[in-house]
Order: sequence, then C-alpha cells, then structure tokens
Amino acid sequence: MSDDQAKRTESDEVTLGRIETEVALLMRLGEATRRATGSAEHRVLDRAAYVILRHLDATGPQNVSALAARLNLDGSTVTRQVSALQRDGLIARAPDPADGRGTVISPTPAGLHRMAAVQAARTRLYGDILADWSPTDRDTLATLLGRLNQALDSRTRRR
Amino acid sequence: MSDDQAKRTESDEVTLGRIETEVALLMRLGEATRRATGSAEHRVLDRAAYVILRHLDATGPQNVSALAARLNLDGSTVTRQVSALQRDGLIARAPDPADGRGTVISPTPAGLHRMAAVQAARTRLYGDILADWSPTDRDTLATLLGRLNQALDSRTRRR
DNA sequence: GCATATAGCTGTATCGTACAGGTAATTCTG
DNA sequence: CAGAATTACCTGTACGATACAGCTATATGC
Repeated sequence: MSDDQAKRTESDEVTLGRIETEVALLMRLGEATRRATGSAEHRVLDRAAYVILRHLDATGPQNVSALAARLNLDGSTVTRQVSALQRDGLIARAPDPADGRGTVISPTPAGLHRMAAVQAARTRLYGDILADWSPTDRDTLATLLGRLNQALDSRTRRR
Repeated sequence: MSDDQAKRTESDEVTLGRIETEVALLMRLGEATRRATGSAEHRVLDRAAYVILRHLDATGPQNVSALAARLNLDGSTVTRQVSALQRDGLIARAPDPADGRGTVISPTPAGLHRMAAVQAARTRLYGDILADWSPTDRDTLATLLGRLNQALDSRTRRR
C-alpha cells in the first residue's frame, strides 16, 4: 500500500467516524428538540402519531400490517398507536373489503390537518435554524440525507 | 416580488420540507438500526450508556449535573444511567474534592473499551452502508451534519 | 376440508425519560 | 456568622414507545 493510499484510507476512516458521531448527536438533539417544541404544537401529536399520519398521507390508506412493515415497527405497537389516533379522531378504521381479518386505516381530515400543522411548525423551525445557510447548502443537505436514508433503509430491509 | 424571487422562495420551502422529512426518517431509521444491530454488540451498551461514555471520553470526568446539562437530560435520568453503568463496571464514581455534594464520574478502562467497540462497529456499519459513496460526498455529509447539529444545539440552548 | 399461515388484538415486560419531592452540602446575605 | 436560598444528587412515581408471546378470527394451500 502506498503512502497515498494509506492517507486516503485513514481520512476516510475519520470521515466515517465523524458521520457516526454526527448522526448519534442528531438523534439526541432531534429528541430534545421534539420534546422542547412539545409545549405548543407537539403535545397534540406525539412522535409515532406523526409518523403514521405522514405515512398514511404519503402512501394512502392501508392496514396495520402494511404500516408496521413499512415503519419497521411491531404490529402490536402500530395497533396501539392506531387505537390512540382513532380515539383522538385523527384516523378512521374500516373493515378491509378484500380481507375479513384486516382493517384499513385512513387519516381523517382532522388528522391530516393536525399533521400538516406539525409539519409546518417543524419546517418553520428548520427555516429558523438554517436561516443563514445558503440555498445550495440546504439543498445539498436534503439530498445527502435522502441518500443516507435510502442506504440505511435498504440495508435494514436486506437482513 | 418578482417571479424569480417567488420561485426561489418556493423552492426553499420545498427544501426545508425535504430536510424535515429526511431528519424525521433518519431518526426512525437510526432507532431501527440501533435495535437491529443490538443482537451482538449493542445489547451490551444501550443508547444512553453509549452517549454518556462518549461524552466522558471526549470531555473528561465530570459530575452528574454537568453531564445532564450537556446531554439535555434530566439529572435523575443521568443518575440512573450512571448507576447502571457503575453496576456494570463501565464508569467509576468518586466524591468531588471541590464540592461535597457532587460525585465525579469517570469512565473505567472497561467502559472505554466497550465504548470503542460499539463506536468501531457503528463506523464499520457506515462504511458498509456508504460503500459506494465518493469520499467527497461522505465528507460533505459529515460537514453539513456537523453544521446542522451546531445550529440545532445552539437553538436548543438559547431558549 | 383440514392444516397452516396471516391480521389484528391483548397481556406483560423493558427502557428511556420526566417531574416532584427529599436530603445533604454549599453559597449568599443581612 | 447564622439563617435563607441554592445546588447536587437521589428516589418515588408515572408515562410513552416499543417488543415478544399468546390469543382469536379469517384466509389459503394441498
């Protein structure tokens, strides 16, 4: 191995370490931010509820199993989340016409509205936080995060 | 407002939405990944323990309050985590010589070793996941994540 | 048409976390 | 410098998110 290759390998290792660090930090900060933002708009829509509503909005009504598979959650977890959402009138259950065992979950208008409000609040938050970033940097961040997620997701599903 | 400005504003809004989406996704995937990777090396060191050990390693021995403040956690949470870590021999408590109320927490060699192992495993994971990324893209991701975290952090602390 | 699989639910357990309240030590203040 | 306020930590308690195991009802394959 040439010195050059050695150096490149080493710096790659360092970069991977930085990514590991930053992702860990982001998860921690994201949690803290979510909790802190909770006062006003999040108290009304906790984490899982938001994810489920987003997913329903993005990919249409579907049954519990499909949600669970897509969100990498246990079916029982989704069942409970969905029950809570139904209690709050944010989603509706309907018997699956094509499968007597299943129930199809769809967001109610109220659910979509609530979801959109949280989404807007978060988007505003990012706008605030990234106020001094160039559009290019923002765009690059969004793109690279997207690629990272795709890579992580396909890796998660592969095994 | 000119059409041009309108367009730029709109696309910025879209970008912020993408960032919001991707961060939410990353948090979810990160959790799932952590849980999935758990089988081997994480069972032995759960999330909070890892963060605490990393922080101790990075910034030296310190008391519970300092850890709590830095990690945005309640003191009681840190107390319990530290107790668990102590039970497992990964950190050591010593009375703070400068303050009779406090206890200084330091990582034990075993703790550092455990932490390094998890860190290495995760870094390897990222190396695996990002195998087909260019060094430039990896570096850019690390940098932008760092900037995002810094922005999030200072925002979190400001209020 | 019976055996097996699947969809969803419920019981139970665990983990991470917060908040409230307690005790001991420290620091401030008149 | 003595009492008041603060701080550091711990403990009790509660909650939310999650998983796994086991149940029932329906579907599906041989």
